[in-house]
Amino acid sequence: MLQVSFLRQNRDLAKKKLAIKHFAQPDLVDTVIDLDDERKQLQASFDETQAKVNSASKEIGALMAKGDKEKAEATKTAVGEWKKQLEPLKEKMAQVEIDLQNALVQFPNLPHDLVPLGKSPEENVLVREGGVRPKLPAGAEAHWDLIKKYNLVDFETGAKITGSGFPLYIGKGAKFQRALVQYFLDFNTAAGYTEYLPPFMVNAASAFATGQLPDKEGQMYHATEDDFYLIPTAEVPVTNIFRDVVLKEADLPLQMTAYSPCFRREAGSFGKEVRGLNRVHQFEKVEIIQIVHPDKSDEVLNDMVAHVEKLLVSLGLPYRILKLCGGDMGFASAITYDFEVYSAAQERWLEVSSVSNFQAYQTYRMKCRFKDAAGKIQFAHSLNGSSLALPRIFAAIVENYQTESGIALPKALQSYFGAENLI
RNA sequence: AGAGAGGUGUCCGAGUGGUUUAAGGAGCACGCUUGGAAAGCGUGUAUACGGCAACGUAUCGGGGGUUCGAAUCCCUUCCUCUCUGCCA
Repeated sequence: MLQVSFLRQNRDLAKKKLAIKHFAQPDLVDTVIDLDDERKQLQASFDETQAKVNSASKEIGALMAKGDKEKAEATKTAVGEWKKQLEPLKEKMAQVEIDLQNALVQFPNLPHDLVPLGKSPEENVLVREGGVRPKLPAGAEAHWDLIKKYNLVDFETGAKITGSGFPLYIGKGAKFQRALVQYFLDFNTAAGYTEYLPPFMVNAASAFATGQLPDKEGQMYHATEDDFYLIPTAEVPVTNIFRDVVLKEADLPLQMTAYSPCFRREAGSFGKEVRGLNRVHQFEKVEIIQIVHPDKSDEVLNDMVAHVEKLLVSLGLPYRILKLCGGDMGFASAITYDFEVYSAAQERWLEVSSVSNFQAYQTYRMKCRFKDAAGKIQFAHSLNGSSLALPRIFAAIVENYQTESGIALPKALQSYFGAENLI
């Protein structure tokens, strides 16, 4: 959520930056400031009257103690009059506050200065490419054929148990998932991240804080009986650890990592793009999250990008890093780098990680603050990234490491899997 | 799921309708004292909104109500603990 005070002081800049994100209603900036003016005015007159009521009430207490009933009664009448004035003010103020809130939540985060212009994924900027594309054996297959051939994942039975997009991992496929999770978590904790295992369902307040609600309600599974949401990413529960918290400056940076299954309803895509493990409703992911001093978030974003890159390099997969353009970025993000690995058999790039700096967009929404050296309260910055999303890594390894007789494994994973080859 | 007890400041904890402007204690910070430390003494120690400021307003888990006045009374909801039940 954007801060009104910021919009007030940077009206034109805000509009300019919203345009980079292709935000359709720049005039909403003016609406918000007008509503805030109205709120201030209402509060001033409300406070003034309420102050009179409070001091008169105290007086009544003193008069009663003295036994001056007559004067006490007279004061009561006066207070009654003021309270009548208060009623409509209170109602109006509540309405203005709701209107203001409803307007504010519509703003996406403003893009960082480094964000390139552009509308669609084609306009994302290639930062760098790494790794080597493997020479596949003749008759190389895509992962959806390989997992069938070697009985690693059974989509049909998953669909029978639940529905389409809920894969059932079997035997070595299941063990391989476990090995990946374990490896990613160890890799992250070795870099200083603290491991968490969070709840996989969250309440509405948490979903609001990280920006899933109110707009993206349809993308989450909702357990209506208890009003809980299945998490679309561990970012939601883990970032919410620090909702309504005032930290000490010395606590920063906070570095967290968490494994969780992720649940996404994501309606809308068809065909080859969603085949096999490319897009599913339930998948596993290991996430990294940081809460940092606002002066440090640019630097930390680079650290996180370097961290994920190192992890990909250790898996020996061909990858590229993209800086997302304004039109392709997420709602809450100020700047995002996407990681893609090359699927040799599908001959296309698969997104496996997305690392973003949210600056104060989430922390303002969830009131995550810290007290600086001067004793002033400031909003922290939050960042997160996947490290890594499993299904597409699974797919990429299966495809890129296929041999004539089976599937090999990156060195880093062999001890975790307990064998030199997957098959 | 049933019955009961609770939720107060950074922490512990008092407070059952009106000088509570939330007692008292601990912790922390600063100062005094000291050769240095401890002890002692003093001062300070929540957040949000409005205001140049003085200050005002709100907040005792959340929401609503009664009252001139609510931490305190009523309703509702969430959470924690104990016992019982069920359960991996």
